[in-house]
Amino acid sequence: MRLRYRSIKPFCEKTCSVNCGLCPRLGRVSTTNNAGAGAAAAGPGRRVASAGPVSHAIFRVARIHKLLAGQLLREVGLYPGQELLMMRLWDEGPQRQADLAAVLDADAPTVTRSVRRLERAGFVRRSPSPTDGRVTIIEATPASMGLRQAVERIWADLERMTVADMSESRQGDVLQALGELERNLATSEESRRGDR
Amino acid sequence: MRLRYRSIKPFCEKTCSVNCGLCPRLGRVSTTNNAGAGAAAAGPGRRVASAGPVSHAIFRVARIHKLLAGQLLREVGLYPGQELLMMRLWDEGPQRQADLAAVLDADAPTVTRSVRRLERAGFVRRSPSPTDGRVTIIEATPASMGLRQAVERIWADLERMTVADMSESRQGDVLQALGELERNLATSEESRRGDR
DNA sequence: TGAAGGTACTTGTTCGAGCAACTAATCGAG
DNA sequence: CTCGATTAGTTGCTCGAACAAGTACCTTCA
Repeated sequence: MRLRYRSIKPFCEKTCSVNCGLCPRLGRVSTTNNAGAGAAAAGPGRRVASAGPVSHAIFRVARIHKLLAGQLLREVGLYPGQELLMMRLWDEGPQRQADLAAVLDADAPTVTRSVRRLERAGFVRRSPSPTDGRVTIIEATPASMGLRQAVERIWADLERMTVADMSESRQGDVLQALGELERNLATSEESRRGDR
Repeated sequence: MRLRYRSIKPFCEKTCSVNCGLCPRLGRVSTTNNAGAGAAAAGPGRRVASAGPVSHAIFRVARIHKLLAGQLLREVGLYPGQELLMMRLWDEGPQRQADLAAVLDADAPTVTRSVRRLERAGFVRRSPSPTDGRVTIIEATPASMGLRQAVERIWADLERMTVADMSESRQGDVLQALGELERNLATSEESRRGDR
């Protein structure tokens, strides 16, 4: 890299070993496919990023999905994940916090905190179980019912964005693929749980 | 619910309106498919959770995938997401922090913090650009090279868990499905970005 | 009956992620 | 040359998520 005189704008003659900010920016393309596409185009072997195409794809889908969910839910004052908990309470009624955690497959500290925050927001109520001193019953408050329709609409919107103009049978294909991935991953997760 | 006398164990005669902890626990099954399966079995309409089967499936796949990634990466002292940043530096060499953020499609505060943490761990080095007073160059340290092989192995393991015994062509199907989802979501995300 | 094992929830801690707001440096039009 | 617009990075803040550890309550078994 050789800088030109100060009287004209400095530029980098060719790609230097440091991305000085002046080199032609081959890596500056900001499409979401870039990491994957770059990896695919980069030739074999040398690129760590070429490992795990399915994992990369999962990561990218999950990221944008959650980003969109976050933006939609923000309009009604919820964070991603909170709506799943509320949905469960709306659909199934009051239940033990531990059951909630089990069904959501979330860890207990996370549920404790999430419930507390929703309680503070007035959307859930906590009460001790009448029969077991360890147990807390969680229920959706009347105030949260106003949220229910909004959350329904938001999830419908999110689903529409997700499947876009896929045919019904294509959606079925996609669901099947995701189901297989989930089964594979769940199997691994369960055997690792045994190892611990 | 009617409790029995104290001299014998109290039980709940039938499912009461509060999950008191004694009722037959129909919702207590803790398989990861429960939310989806329950929703499918629950009949139409009344369940918020029946909305968005693809979104639910994405959420579940992403959750376990990230959980597994987290456990594997933890063995080498990294958090999920950090390895993607390191991969990028290993593969592409030193670069501007803003380029890193663009390529990872991460927001700048997240990258700032992640880089700082990796710097503290000795895995990256930050230096000012020689030509632009705003720019910080990020590079992988020699110390991080010891990590590279471990991360490669971890991602290979993760991918193996993810695809399990799927045939090559089935993997291609899955990648195609994920690619479509990503395109749909990215399209929505980009048009929302224009709205803001 | 009492001890051991198990369950429910909480607290501590770290992280990535998103959005808002801010400061400093650079760019480009007038 | 000036100044408004844009870019780069940082700080503030909230959240879910994971793992570790702790306390209190319940169940089982000798």
